[in-house]
Amino acid sequence: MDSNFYNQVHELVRLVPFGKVTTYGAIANALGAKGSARLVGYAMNQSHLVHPKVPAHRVVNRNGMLSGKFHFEDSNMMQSLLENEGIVIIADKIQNFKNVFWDPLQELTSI
DNA sequence: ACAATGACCCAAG
DNA sequence: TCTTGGGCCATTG
Repeated sequence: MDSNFYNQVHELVRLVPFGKVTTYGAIANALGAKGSARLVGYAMNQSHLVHPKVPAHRVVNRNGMLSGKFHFEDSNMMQSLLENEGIVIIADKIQNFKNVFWDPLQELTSI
């Protein structure tokens, strides 16, 4: 969309490397919209409408829980995609979350 | 311009 | 550890 905020969220999510995940709050923080984690989630709702497509399955909440899996075409697709990247998920929660967590701030400071 | 929405986060019980 | 309630703020109708 024209909205800068959504666009920034989408671009940032696209930067998430294979086999890694990030959180809504981390994205919001990286964009300077610190308390607006909800807006990140809201932006993800539009993620399937933008191009190129956004790897929304690599974005979870701060607990590592697949909170957005019901927004996919199939409820089990999000978990399948993550498992395909080597991420272990049990009871909709990412195991060893710290190990697979990717902080978007690292990418921003890298620029 | 106002009210409602939400793929979140934090604190308290 | 799990559940509840309030706050947050851009987007949408």
